[in-house]
Amino acid sequence: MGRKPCCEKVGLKKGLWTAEEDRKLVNFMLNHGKCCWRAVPELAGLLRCGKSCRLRWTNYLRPDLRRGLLSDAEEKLVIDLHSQLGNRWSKIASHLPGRTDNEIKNLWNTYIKKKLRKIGTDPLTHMPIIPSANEQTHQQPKQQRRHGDAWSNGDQKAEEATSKYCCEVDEAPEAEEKSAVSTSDRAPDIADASLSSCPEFCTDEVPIIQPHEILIPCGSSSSSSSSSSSCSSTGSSAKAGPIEPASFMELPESTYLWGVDDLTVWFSIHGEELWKHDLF
DNA sequence: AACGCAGGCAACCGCCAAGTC
DNA sequence: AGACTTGGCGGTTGCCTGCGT
Repeated sequence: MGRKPCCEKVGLKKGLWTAEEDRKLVNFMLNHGKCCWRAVPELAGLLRCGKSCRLRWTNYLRPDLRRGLLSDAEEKLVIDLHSQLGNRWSKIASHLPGRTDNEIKNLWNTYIKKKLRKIGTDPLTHMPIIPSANEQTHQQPKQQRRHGDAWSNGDQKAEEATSKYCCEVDEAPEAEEKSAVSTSDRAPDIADASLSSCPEFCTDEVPIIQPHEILIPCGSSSSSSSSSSSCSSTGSSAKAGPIEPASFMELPESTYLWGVDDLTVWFSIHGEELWKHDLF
């Protein structure tokens, strides 16, 4: 039926976003909130299509984003969810507060998939790899044609590792994984309790965390696992005891783009939550 | 030091589903 | 009921960076 493009492509900027563009978008979003994405570029003074703005906001500028490596618990959660849901990245991401589908998709394709292969697990089926059947006959999926990622170069190393671990696929890799992954910049283990302390955890029922929700304190960082969703969702229950600043809120990475005015606006929007919970 | 290559990640593309008129 | 719009999703691409030679 001839679909119209989402926007007039002529004259629109593409490619990486500049700091100035980011700032304009952040400023607009903080002042006006989420509205019709089609109108955002014009209103924000950007030469981008609305779709591009939406992606930039949701994947990079959103205040509630957490960035950096996945924690072990998050990683396990991703693997577990992927085994249940497949490549439904948005669904998977919805169970990891502060993580985006794009981020998880990238992490899966670059890191986790490789790691699974390394420990002798087929990232597609989540079944143990039978080396004899795979080493010689494994056909490279079409997506591997560019870099090959885990299936080519890294895969060769992975196969070597696989030969070490294939006999103890279930348990052995743990220690090895620890060394393979930088532990210095780990995010808090927010997903721990999602699995361990929430036996009723259901992948289709976990609400997507809202920006204002993550501001609600949930006690010490060690128990922050279930905090983001369960704690915050209760709202009134957020009247927590004394907390350490880092345990209840982190300004998004994008705040480097925010001027004083922007931060003022942001606090005018979200600060109320902080006041509510005696955080100031 | 220079070069080439592979990996990582941000962003784009095209399709789909839901909503609106 | 069907055309159209909009937002969202998953796959793919292209650029940048770090590492090995």
